[in-house]
Amino acid sequence: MRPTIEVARGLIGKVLKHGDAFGRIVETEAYLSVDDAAAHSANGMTPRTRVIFGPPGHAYVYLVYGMHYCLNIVAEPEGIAGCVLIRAMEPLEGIELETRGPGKLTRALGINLRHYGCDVTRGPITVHDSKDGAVVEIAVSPRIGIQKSADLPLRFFERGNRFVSGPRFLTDVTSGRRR
DNA sequence: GTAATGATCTCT
DNA sequence: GAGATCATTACC
Repeated sequence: MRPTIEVARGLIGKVLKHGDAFGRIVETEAYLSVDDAAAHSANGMTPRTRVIFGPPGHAYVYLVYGMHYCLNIVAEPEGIAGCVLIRAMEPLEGIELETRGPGKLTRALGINLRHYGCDVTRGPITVHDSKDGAVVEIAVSPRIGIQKSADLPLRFFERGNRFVSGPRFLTDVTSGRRR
């Protein structure tokens, strides 16, 4: 089984919270344990990637391009790599900055390397079910900003939500109409 | 030790 | 389309 994909899908619509700030996750990407050259864990365990091989529900935070932090949640059982990048969320409360895009999201929530490895069921970063049981329509597309394994359809987002970074509709190849 | 490489964002 | 900016990694 590949829980990572299920987790990536399942996180859409969930509430992500840090301190008094929280929002609704609207965009995620899955990074798999096998056949995924884009995953940081693709070349085995290193000091940075060790948490990805640990138990699920923990935060994998790293610095990209020397200036932005990205937040991931470990998805697979201990011993197996697999995590989900949180790319964007819809602000609900306590958010003063934009949350559209992984770098902006971590900045808005105040997430940095200190949160590396923290347990998402205990805090300070936590994930909750949304109160309103609104059913969301989830669309899939290739991931954004990667060079390797760029074709894999592992990006999940709430269709049409304006806080999604990048395309928030799918475009029909033949008709050119957006879906 | 040294050098190459980014799962981004902002500005031009 | 380019630059900012630095932790991490691979390779000497």
